[in-house]
Amino acid sequence: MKKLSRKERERVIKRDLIIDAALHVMQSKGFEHATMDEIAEAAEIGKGTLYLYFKSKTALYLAISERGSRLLNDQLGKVLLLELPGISLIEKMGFTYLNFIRESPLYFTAFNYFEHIMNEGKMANTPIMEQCEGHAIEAMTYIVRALQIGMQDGSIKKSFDPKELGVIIWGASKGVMHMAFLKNNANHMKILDDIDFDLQSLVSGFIELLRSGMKNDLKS
Amino acid sequence: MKKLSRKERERVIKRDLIIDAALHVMQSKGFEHATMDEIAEAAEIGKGTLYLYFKSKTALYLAISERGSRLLNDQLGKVLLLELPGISLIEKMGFTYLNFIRESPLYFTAFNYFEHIMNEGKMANTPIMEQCEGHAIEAMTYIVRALQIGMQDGSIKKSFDPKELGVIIWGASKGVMHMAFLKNNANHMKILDDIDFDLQSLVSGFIELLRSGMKNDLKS
DNA sequence: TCATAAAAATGACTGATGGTCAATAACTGA
DNA sequence: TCAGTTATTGACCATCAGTCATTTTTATGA
Repeated sequence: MKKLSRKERERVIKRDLIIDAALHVMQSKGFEHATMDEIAEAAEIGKGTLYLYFKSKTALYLAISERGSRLLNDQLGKVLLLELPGISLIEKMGFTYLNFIRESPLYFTAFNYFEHIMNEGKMANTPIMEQCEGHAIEAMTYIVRALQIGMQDGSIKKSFDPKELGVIIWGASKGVMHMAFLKNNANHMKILDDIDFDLQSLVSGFIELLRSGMKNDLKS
Repeated sequence: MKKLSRKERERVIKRDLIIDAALHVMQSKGFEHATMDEIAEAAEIGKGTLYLYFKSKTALYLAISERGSRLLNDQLGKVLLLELPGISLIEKMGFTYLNFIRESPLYFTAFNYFEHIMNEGKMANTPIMEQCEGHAIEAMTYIVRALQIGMQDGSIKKSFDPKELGVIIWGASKGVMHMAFLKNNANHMKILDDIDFDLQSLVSGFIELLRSGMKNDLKS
């Protein structure tokens, strides 16, 4: 029993090292220009071995996305523990997301890839895909919790259904963060170059919009 | 002169037919699972000819995206002609976007692909890419115009910078529409299946959020 | 310690596909 | 009709994801 456990631990560690290597290769070669041969070489293993750990290139990408959303969720989860009005929790989550993207743009690229292949229907019902979906549900739940807290403490008006509002905020946030990401990373996208703004103010503006959109009007 | 013009017209028509064929293949095979051989066969031309019209598969995808955003922009442009308060223009644009996605999900997939490859930096400075960027700027400008109109007529508060708010709304809209798209298309994405909502109400909710977030408070 | 079996690792190989180009067909104007 | 120009073609090439027969390493037990 102990022996098996040790093997399994070693396997997990090695798996993680492979993901590290993959990220490293992608950093220099670009996300989808990285080849499995290069990744195997970077991880100092044979190509066949790589396929023992990840059944396909897509599965490897998903594993990266999985790790990324796990890291992000850890941070989002901690925000929920703070003693703050719901609306401030939403705000903090927004900036947490922004900082994550700034520090780990590669993971953000992986997120997008995850959604892209989910669209295509590939990898449906595989364990790694289930994990990724689980993380997505978790992130979504954090937002809904914050909304519920806000509706309790009066900082967010109750006219919205929290779950539907959660989907809206989740989607809208990703879209805005994507803009911020483009502004930060792509040297293309002239439209964003022309407009002078920084990420912080973009996200601040977005959150301000949400804040006043969700604000309890205190009328009656 | 006349002859050259006729040739060019024929070329444009043929190019359009190829795009039609490509869309047809993608409809059945999935967006990126469509091969250039299949597309050539569907267009009833040789593979080499296909490459005379589109320098790469990516260029072909971009051409699809270009056509899609041109069609969408036509509709958005018409909204701006309506005699309505700015806030209502924004609302109409939102539903225009939603309907477009519902009717032409393939173009929406192409939009996403366009952004994806813009990220990767491929195709930078090619004519087709410039065109796509031009369309993006145009769409963005429609939003900013509507915001400016709203600030003039008092339906939108003036505390935001219209351009920055434009980027925010543009990004947020795309994110929310993407959620709607996932809900509508993917039979995966359990999280969205669990939550009971329809596209109309999701987008309505989003617009309601924007509306009250941007509303002129009429205080002073 | 050695022998044997089981498990892990490997990289040469295959198939699929994006992209090229020399050869061919079609067209044009005299 | 014919020379020259332009358009079209599909056989061919290079790349890369994914496979599998073989080799290497590890575990077991006498």
